[in-house]
Parts: sequence; C-alpha cells; structure tokens
Amino acid sequence: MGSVEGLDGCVVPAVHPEKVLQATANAPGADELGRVSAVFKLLGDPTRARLLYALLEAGELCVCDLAAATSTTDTTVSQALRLLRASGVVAGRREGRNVFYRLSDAHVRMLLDVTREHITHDPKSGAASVTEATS
Amino acid sequence: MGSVEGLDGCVVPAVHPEKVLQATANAPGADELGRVSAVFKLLGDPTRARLLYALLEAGELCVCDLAAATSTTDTTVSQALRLLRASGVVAGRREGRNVFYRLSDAHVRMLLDVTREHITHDPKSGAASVTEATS
DNA sequence: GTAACATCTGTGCAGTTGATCAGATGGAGG
DNA sequence: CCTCCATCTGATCAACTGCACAGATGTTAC
Repeated sequence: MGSVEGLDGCVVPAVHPEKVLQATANAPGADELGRVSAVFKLLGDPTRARLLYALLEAGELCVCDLAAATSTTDTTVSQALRLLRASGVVAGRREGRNVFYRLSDAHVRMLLDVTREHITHDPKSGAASVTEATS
Repeated sequence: MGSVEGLDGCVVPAVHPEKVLQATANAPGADELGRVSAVFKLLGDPTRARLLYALLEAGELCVCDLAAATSTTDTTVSQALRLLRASGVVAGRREGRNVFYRLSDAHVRMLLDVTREHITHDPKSGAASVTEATS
C-alpha cells in the first residue's frame, strides 16, 4: 500500500496511489469547489427550481407572476430570488412598480435542460446494485 | 388584473396572465421537479461534489482511495456514496475486498463540466444590480 | 475456523436552511 | 403630501442534513 500527500499536506494511505494522484491533480481547489457546490445547492431546492423553470419557459416574469405560476407567496418568491440574484443566476429589471426577473446565464439554462433530460430519459430511481456492472 | 388556475387548482391573481400560463404550460410536474432538484441537491454538497470530481478525473476509484483523494474518512465517503448510488449518479463494482465506483451517467459528467466552466469563466460573485439591464 | 481488511450501517448531535409573520422601503397616482 | 401597491427585509421556529462514533457485514488468506 502506497501513500499520498493529501490536500491538507497530511500523508494518507492509499491502495492505488497513481489513481489518487490522477484524481487530485486536476481536482477543483477549495474555492472553486465551494462555488460549484453553491450553484448546485441553489438549484437543489424545489421552490427555487420551480422558479427557474418558470423563467426558462416564460423568459421574464415579475415577482407576483412568479408567485402565481409557482403557487407560493410573494414573500417566499422574493426571498428565493434574493439568493439567486446574489449568485448571479437571475437578474432583475425594474419597470415601474414591478421588477422583472430572468435567467442571466446560458450555462444555468443548460444545466436546467440537461438535468430535466437526464430525469425524463432515465428509469433510474431504483438504486443501482453494487454487484451490477453497467459498463 | 387577470386570474390563473394554479397547479393546485386554486385560482390566483396575476398581473400578466399570458406570461404565467406560458410558464406553467411546460413546467415540470411535481414528481419531475422533485427528481430534478434531488439531483441538484446531491451535487450541492461540497463533500459529494469533491468525490464526483475525483471520479470524473480518475474514472474509477475504490472507497479508501476516494477517502485519500478527498481528505476525509472512509465512513464519510461510504455514506456519501450511498446517497449517490441510490440516485444512480454513481455505480459500484466489487473486486475482491474493494468496491470501485465511477460516474454512471454522461449527463452528470456534463453537469460537472458545465458548472465548473460556468464558475471559472464568470466574474459573478458580485450580485447583479436590480436596476441593471443586461439584455 | 479465525484473523485481518475494506466497506457498510445505525445513532446522536451540531450546524444550516426554508417558510412564515410583521413591518420597512420605494415608486405611481391623486 | 398622502395613499396604494409591489417588492423587499429582519426575526423566529421547525425541519433537515452531514459528520463522527461504534458496531455489523462480507471477503480474503492462513
């Protein structure tokens, strides 16, 4: 059994050192990883996801319409949008008393599309057995 | 102000009914939305994300190597993998005493890639101002 | 069989999160 | 100026989530 220097500089045992090195070499740093998981976490809430899919379909909606489209209160919508706006996922445009929101990034649009495709085209759900080799 | 029949059949007020209808028409159903956000939630944890990026780089790793590569304990890794496996994100292959895991879906690989790209190519972080119109 | 190793599984606790309520802000119209 | 309306904000509370510990399972070698 070999050993590999971990991310924290501490030496940890490893069964397959080369593989571990290969994994750590191009791995995202702590900062990058934090940002990545932050984005996923934002999309990981059903309420926020519903808002984003609504925006994906309609293009641009104000808070009250988003509340209507997702069957929630304007307060809940506003709070969700605050987080999404803080991460640059959505952008707002003020027009009179209304603020219209829209998806502000093509990447996010792609994430929403790909994942929906992933869900609808995969039987999944049933856990994959350990013994099964889905090569 | 018009009114629109919400997802729950309850009639809710709306400022722009057509837009709301457009948003609700192709919106994911409750079940589909649940699955989608469940996937995002899985990727939204830094520990799990780190494991997935390690697998993305190395292709296939056993539990102890994953623990080494991500500087965590084997227990934590095993627990995280349980969830990932239950949703079909990763798949395991037993070889003697070791169980080798890998990403089981091309969609997930794409999600990881796209998001990392999104992060590295975007200044982001600074929230978009409400008054700004980035059209 | 027994020992050693890799992995998996419950349980308990700390930290985090999302919905709700009440109230503040800010533009539009009289 | 004052009111109405859309939106935003801060505080509180219940629910959830991930990690650590201890122990169970299963596999290989003797």
